[in-house]
Amino acid sequence: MFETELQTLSNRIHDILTEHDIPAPDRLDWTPIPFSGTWGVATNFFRVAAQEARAGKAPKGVKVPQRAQQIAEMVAEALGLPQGFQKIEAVRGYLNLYFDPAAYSQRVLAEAFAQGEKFGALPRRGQRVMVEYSQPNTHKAFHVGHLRNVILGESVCRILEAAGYEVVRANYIGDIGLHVIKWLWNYVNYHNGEQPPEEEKIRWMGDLYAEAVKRLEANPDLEAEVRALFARWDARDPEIVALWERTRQWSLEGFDEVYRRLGVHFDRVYFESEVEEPGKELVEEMIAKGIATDERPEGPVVVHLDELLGLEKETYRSYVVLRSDGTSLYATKDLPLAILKFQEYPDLARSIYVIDVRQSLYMQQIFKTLELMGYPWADRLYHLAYEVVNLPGNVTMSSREGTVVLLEDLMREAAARARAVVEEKNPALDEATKDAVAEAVGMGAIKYTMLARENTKVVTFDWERALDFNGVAAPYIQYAHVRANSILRKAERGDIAPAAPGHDLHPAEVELISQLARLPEAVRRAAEEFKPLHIANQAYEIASAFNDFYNQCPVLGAEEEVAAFRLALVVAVKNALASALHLLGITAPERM
RNA sequence: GCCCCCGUAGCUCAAUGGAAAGAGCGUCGGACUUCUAAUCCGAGGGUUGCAGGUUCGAAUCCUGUCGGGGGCGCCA
Repeated sequence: MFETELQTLSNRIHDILTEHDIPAPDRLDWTPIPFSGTWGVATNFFRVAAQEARAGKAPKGVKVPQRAQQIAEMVAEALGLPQGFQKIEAVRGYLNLYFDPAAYSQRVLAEAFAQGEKFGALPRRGQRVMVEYSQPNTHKAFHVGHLRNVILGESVCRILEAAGYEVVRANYIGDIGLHVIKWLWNYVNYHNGEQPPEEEKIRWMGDLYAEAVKRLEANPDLEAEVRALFARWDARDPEIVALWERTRQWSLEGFDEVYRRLGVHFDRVYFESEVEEPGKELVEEMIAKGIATDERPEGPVVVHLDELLGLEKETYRSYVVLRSDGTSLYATKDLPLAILKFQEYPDLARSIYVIDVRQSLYMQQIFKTLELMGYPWADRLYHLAYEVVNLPGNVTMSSREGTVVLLEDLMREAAARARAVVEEKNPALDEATKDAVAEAVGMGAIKYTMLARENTKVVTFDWERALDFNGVAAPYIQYAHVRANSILRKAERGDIAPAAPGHDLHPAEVELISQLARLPEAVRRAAEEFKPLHIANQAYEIASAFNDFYNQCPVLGAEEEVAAFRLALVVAVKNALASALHLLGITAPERM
């Protein structure tokens, strides 16, 4: 938020160091002073001192930390007290600059007022990125294992938007493939003519799939029937196509309901079925170009990447792009899909795939192949890998095994538990509001637990933990938002505006403003690293600082000038929390 | 056999290579005639798996090792 000031300071320090014949670094790193209740920025001179020592220019017998302190003191002296700062000090090799409370608190509040519920957003970049996420399979269950993908993907989209990108949200639905054929086989033979129950479409579709797998495992001879059915699909037998269209629609309707509740929408929905034929043509082209090796009829069509690249060591290995019987695989369809995306959106700065980490090698194979085929945008493809959600005891959620917690069950339970808490905490609310709060709190709790951790860490799903509304969790942040809103509602004033404080700021106020000012940096980092975690952390810090402020600093009861300042601060907090929650895909309720 | 990820308080997790490794949960003890106590305050809890190395400085980077998880030609 204070980039220009810091740049000016950096330049002046650079000049001071040069004047003293000390090697100056290209740039200085500024960090917040890491002590609670303080408000300022810090940099240090350890690197400078070390470099000076290496150059043999350091005073004899002076150790690096000691020298860093000397330099810090010298710089502090030469710098004096810069405009807009209250205090400057050199401590243990660090140069600490404390903000002038009046000037900077007003600045932070003004920013929060100007940006409103987009507080923390960065300037537009004029770049477009595509994020592909969710990728559900029709004719299968939609379970908690799939939830992390949707929640992460949506949050990353919102964060990228806040970081100034234009985002194309893409979904890629697996509406064809062996699993669909197995489902159809089961349906035709054992459930012909049946229809899914209106409220339980996804569950019913998933059950039929698990049943199909079971039947085939019990009697492997039946696989021949499935292969025959796949051949009919391949020949586009009208009867099969009609059945496929009708049944896949049931899944799609179920997905729509899930996305509605999760608050997710897509700009472009791709289907595997639409890239299957282009994929087969592409495979022919790859064979012709010598990129793919046709080992049919004995074997499949293979891309031997390490051989093509002349790599001795196993790196990309080989993968199959087409089955020996000519039917398609994932790879058959992923290659043309990547091409299609850039045909439709040639200006994509990045094409991001939110896909679980187990497919890392596979994704690298796809990207490398496209590079070999000469597509200039191949280096803009990015696999955003995240770890899976397991059940306790390291049980993988699998629709084949039936070891799943269904999304609809989790969402129902979350809302029910949240509803019970609302009833207990705030019985005076009307029924409709209670329902809305329960939905916001229940869904928020689930989303927060999934986002507030490294993408690379496994989530072990646990009912109690996923639906714990206490501590570091969404309801804590939502509650802070509600409290802020409550103060503003009771203030009944239309004249709230950011102003310089006329009083000595309370340490809780300093800490709160300091945390508010860090939100833009959290957005920048979260966007750069594709990590909603940074937003989740900062949202908690702001909420925590606000709760402390709430307990220590009366707003409505304070004398007029103090009240005016604090009301503006409360507005800023409300905006910041609403913004951060939005970036996490979590609803910020007005009451709860 | 090769490759990737994870090991931090009893548990679940944080911590741009930087100041004393922080939260929550759980345990114990406090705070509602005061803007919503879904809150706050206090106490207790650590050789960051282990061993080397790089660095002024390592939970963080490198090497090795142990433990856990995952991936590696016709699943998705």
